[in-house]
Amino acid sequence: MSQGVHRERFRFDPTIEPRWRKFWAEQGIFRAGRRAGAERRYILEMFPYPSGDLHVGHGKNYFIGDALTRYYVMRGYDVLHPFGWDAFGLPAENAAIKTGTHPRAWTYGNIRESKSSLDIAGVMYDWDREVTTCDPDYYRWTQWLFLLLYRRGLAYRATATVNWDPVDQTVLANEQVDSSGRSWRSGALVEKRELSQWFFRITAYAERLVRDLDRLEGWPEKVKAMQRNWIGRSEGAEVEFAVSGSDDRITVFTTRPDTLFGATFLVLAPEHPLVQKLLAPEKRAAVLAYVEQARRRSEIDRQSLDREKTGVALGATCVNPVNGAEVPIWIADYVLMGYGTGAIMAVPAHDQRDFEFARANGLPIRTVIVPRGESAPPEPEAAFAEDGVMVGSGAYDGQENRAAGKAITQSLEERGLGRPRVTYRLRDWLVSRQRYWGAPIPMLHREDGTVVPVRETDLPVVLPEIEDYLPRGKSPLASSEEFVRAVDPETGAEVRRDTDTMDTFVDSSWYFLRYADARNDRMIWSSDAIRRWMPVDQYIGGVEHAILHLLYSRFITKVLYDEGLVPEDEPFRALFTQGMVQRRVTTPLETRPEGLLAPESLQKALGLPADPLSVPEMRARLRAESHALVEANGTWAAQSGPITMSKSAGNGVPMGPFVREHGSDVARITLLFAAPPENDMEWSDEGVGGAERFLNRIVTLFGDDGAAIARLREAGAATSADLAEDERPLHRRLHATIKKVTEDTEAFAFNTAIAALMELLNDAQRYRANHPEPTALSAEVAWTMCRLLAPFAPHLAEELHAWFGGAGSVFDAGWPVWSEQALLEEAIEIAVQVNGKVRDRLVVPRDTAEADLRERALASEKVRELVGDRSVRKVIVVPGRLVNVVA
RNA sequence: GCCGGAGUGGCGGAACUGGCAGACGCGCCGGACUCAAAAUCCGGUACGGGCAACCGUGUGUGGGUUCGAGUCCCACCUCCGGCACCA
Repeated sequence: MSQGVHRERFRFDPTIEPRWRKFWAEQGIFRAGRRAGAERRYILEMFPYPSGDLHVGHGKNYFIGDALTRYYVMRGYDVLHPFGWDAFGLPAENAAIKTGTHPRAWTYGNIRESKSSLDIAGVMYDWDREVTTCDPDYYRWTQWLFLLLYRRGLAYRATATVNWDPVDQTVLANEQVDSSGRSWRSGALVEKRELSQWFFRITAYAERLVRDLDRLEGWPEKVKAMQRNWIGRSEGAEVEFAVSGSDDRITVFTTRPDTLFGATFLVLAPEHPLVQKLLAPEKRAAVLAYVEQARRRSEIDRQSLDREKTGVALGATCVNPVNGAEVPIWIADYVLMGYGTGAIMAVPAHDQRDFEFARANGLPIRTVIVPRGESAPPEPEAAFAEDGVMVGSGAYDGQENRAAGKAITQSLEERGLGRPRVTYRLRDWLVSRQRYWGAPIPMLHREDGTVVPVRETDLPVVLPEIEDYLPRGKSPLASSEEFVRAVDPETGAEVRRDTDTMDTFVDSSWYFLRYADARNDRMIWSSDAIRRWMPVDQYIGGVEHAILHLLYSRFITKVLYDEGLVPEDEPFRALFTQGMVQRRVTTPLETRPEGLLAPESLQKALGLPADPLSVPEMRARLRAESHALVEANGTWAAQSGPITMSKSAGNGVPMGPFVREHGSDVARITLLFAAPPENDMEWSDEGVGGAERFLNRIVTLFGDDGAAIARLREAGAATSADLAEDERPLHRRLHATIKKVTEDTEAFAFNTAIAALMELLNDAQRYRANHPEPTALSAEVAWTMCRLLAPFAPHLAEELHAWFGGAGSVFDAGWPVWSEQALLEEAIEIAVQVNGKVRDRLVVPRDTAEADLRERALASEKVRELVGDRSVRKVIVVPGRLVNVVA
């Protein structure tokens, strides 16, 4: 039997995988605390909502964390890599409404299913620390946290205009409404409602939240920028205007106190509390009509940019504190009650919005800043918003405007009419939800309208069993009289429980802390445990949480820090945002004699006609909807662009069947090799084939040499001194690969780490063509490769490790170390350039001196030929790289 | 409008602090094995020209710095993401 035929027996066989998973679990290799004395590393992927079946898109996220975990385990760290479930939320409730299953049963069923998917995928976690947010042992502490915030004055109840999702029938936080005014979950246009709700005072932490972003060096710039945008810090001043003929004062916020002399009117938001008081009797009807109209107008309308600016005068005036000028007060809906003070001073000459409003309403425009060296603004038909020199501003004339602004603010402050002020766009976090499947808010309402917290010893406030989950604009919990009736812990009187539940983002804003001590039933966690594990060294998740979850988690962590419960005030030292896995959706078209017909679902989705279309027509229509018309063996189909894999799009490749057919290792290599992990990637069957070939080639190369490799390995590693001349390149490649894989893995460059392993494999395969029998060098390559492979193809690595006679697990075998000496290959190739273009190459010893290189380059026939009779003006020598001859 | 990021072969993508552009893989082309196919193996593959060795061009566009630019500087274009009547 020839070698070649023999080798063909060996192929990568996915059925070996379950055995190794069992082995890892039994050995407890991924249990935190296994190396109690070692340096710790906390690696965490964002926990998911348990939606049941996992697809390979989820897989990518978990494989990244798994690869990192395995790498650090091999490096000898004590690694915490836990998992849990963000298990409260609307899908469970909606399923209950639809099918009658209890949300609890539905959720735990999904958790079981998801967990088994993860197990099949071979992703290893420390399951001893699993958390489930809908478990009373967990939400008890979510409620405890609510009480903590309440005690610190950070949870309060207020009546405010809030976002109402008409589809999910609940209120939403600002972060949960996108810029086009739609709910993050349901996609419905939100409405405004005046409601009394619970808020968390995140604005009290606005300054720290924005300032501390600078300390987060391990975070992507992009995410930090998004948080900065969201918090919207803006420096300026408050200025007080006295209302003429009254004791009232209107406080405005401005970022441009330098333009105060140019303020020709004031504008209040229609909801401003002084509106009712200040309006002149003869204006009453017009003003109230306008207020009513503004109230009705949807958020979208109100924010659309090119709308004509509307407003009405109140009929009152006030006094400009710097020049005593009497200026009229207007209301307009371009001024928002929720930002600053809900009132502005309008400076039409220097603010485009005020300019438009002034033009539309015939109000005066007064220039107070001009470009240096000019006497008027350059553009008479627009506001001049740039910096310049003060004019028409009394004592400040001639000054540079920024300096003048500071001086004006200071002078106002001395007179008690203004002060520097920082404003934030960020609003307080609305946490009440009128839904069933969430943590009940642990507060009690007294008859007199005051509230009292549930006693800590009475936690958890357990979700009651109810009959009807249908949202009716009021929490379903209210239907349980048994739940609602409670006793006042202070007076013993009868009180009513709050019937709202908490936003699920509250549940997820602290789960990473609970992992430190997940089974503690006496306190939220012990101080030893939290000190051992926090902060998270590496957090991994989707960029869609850049603001929502990540901002809330930072806030809660800071509160807990202030309370002395966590050792650091930032939860995540480094953040990695992975890209999504996408897949095109192909929908077959029906071929009719008259042309092609799309199925009804597609007609609806793309707005196609119900009648058949000709091929060119169909192509054009599809193209307009970013679809392609494709044809295969006479059948036509519409193909979408790449769409992120999801349950709703129905384009997920389920993990279970894939892993059964190809194995977890193939899935890993496919996902990690295809592109840098931060990029979105398109899933393709060709990629799967490439991954499978790679693993098969490894098996084929080493397949039947296990015993020989084990023997040679024990005899010791190959050192440069023992190597034959033709072995040096492979030896060097081996050490270069160790270095590359090590550095790339730490930098999340898994694609290039795997590419380096492929290069090593290619070289090893070529080497074998000349050395059919295993050698000391090939044994070293095999042994090293199996360990370098372990983070990315752990099952195969473990199998190889056993074949090569390794004891125990490959994850306890240590990470390979490269030798700098081996990297210094003695013969190197030097490029020879003439005028910057490569014209020749020299093979020289590594330590060839500069002068030698220069001489040899000039001696090159090619160079002499190209230089001809010109004189050599300059020769640049970069040792180890190239020589450039300038002629 | 403001902020952040990205433009490299047919495709995904490589390229350390300025130093041989296109690693690795996919796809495609050719060959070996096979009755044949699949699988596997070997070779080729930026573009244009030439039988060829070779020559020319080439990293979104236009300039610049430099012996040398995908990489640095200036001005633009396009795409993606966030914020946006936020005073």
